[in-house]
Amino acid sequence: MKVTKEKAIENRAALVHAAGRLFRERGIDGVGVAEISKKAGLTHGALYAQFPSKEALAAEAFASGLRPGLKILTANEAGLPAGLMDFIDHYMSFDHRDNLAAGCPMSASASEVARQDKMVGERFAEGFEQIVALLERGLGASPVKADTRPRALAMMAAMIGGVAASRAVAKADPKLSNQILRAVRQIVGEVGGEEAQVDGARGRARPTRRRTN
Amino acid sequence: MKVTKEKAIENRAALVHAAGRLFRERGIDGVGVAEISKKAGLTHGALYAQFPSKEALAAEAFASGLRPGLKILTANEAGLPAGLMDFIDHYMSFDHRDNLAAGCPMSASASEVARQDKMVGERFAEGFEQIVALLERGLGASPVKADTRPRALAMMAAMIGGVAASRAVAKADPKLSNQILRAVRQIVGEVGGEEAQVDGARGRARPTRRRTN
DNA sequence: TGTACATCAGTGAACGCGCGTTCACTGATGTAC
DNA sequence: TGTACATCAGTGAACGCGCGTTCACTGATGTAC
Repeated sequence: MKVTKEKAIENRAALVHAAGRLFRERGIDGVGVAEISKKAGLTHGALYAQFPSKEALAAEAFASGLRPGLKILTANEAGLPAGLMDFIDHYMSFDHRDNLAAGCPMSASASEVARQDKMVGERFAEGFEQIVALLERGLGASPVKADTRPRALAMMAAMIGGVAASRAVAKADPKLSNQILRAVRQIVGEVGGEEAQVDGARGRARPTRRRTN
Repeated sequence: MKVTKEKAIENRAALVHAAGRLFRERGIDGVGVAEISKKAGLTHGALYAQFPSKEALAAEAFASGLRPGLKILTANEAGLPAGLMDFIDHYMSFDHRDNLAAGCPMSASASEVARQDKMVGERFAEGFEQIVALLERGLGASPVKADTRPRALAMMAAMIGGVAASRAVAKADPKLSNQILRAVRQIVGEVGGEEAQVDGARGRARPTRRRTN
């Protein structure tokens, strides 16, 4: 049966939301269209009325899942690199590691994206570039101003790899999992210009922050 | 029909080899036991004579795929951190990004491992710990000696994430893919104690090396 | 405002296909005598 | 060394199952008059 235009838009959003959470939790190839549709309160036929393929849904779910992270980085526009350090703390938190479904799709699907059809890779590239651009802005406002782009790129790569590795070893070696998270947060923070270097050469960007982990 | 003991051992090795290459190229969930067996010149029944399950094969293939990387790090025992910088150069090379099948299983399957049954995660944790321990040894021999473990952990996480991200964007944005690879190699090299820092504070560990990318 | 009807979001059966695993069987190997 | 036979790596048919996608159909929505 037909449905109001608003309800159709709601249903589409529900599909994207459910798909995003399930894809992050169990992988894009690990979840079927039937389960996604069911979680969104629909049948798989409705999914194909809204999206031409599972791939298209995956691409939209991926882009949608990046928005919360972008929000953290843009939230206090004025206060960069404050937003930058907030972002690092969130990204490398135990919460983020343990809550796949609500987390960053880049760390959740890092190694899977290269195997997906091209739409998902395109959304990954756009999102990665957007976040790195914001990190660069944050770095530009810190005392060490050289090499901002390579540093921003390496910071993001380290955080993606850190969360993915931390999750990979979480069941087998929880202690190692915690160590990875803390180490990446510390070193990425230093590369980002925060905290004194071991040799004392780097300046401090801002007052000490509470460390939550 | 039965087969000589040596032939059976060869066949087992062929299964592990084929499985490793296919799993890295297309993901553990992306390849079936039929294809693996065929590539090893056997039927799937033979696979189940050698391994109790696909999971067990995946775990052994994962551990086996880590050996070449460990070899690079242990090759010139005397010359650490020379082996360390060789390792970074190999790991962050275009070759490694473009040759999934022969590459490191950690970057090939980073985000998938958390979703596999426990045996694969155990092999990941062991391999990660082994490599990090070797990186620590390399760092201990460099001029900057503090914080070796967090630095080793962060370096490995950055390389895994860097290669995974570089592959994820390779088709959609090849320029960005190259940038990620180079940036991670540069920054990880600096964290590893090589190359002058932007602010000139860090010492050099050894003479300039040819950069291949 | 009231009526007629085209639209199209959503339903659910059906499609062909590949998945991991089991199992009765084969037949060369390798051991016991 | 020669013979009898237990072993067990490897074969291939069969299992139940879930996959992504298609399609004829439904029926409330929303528009044309």
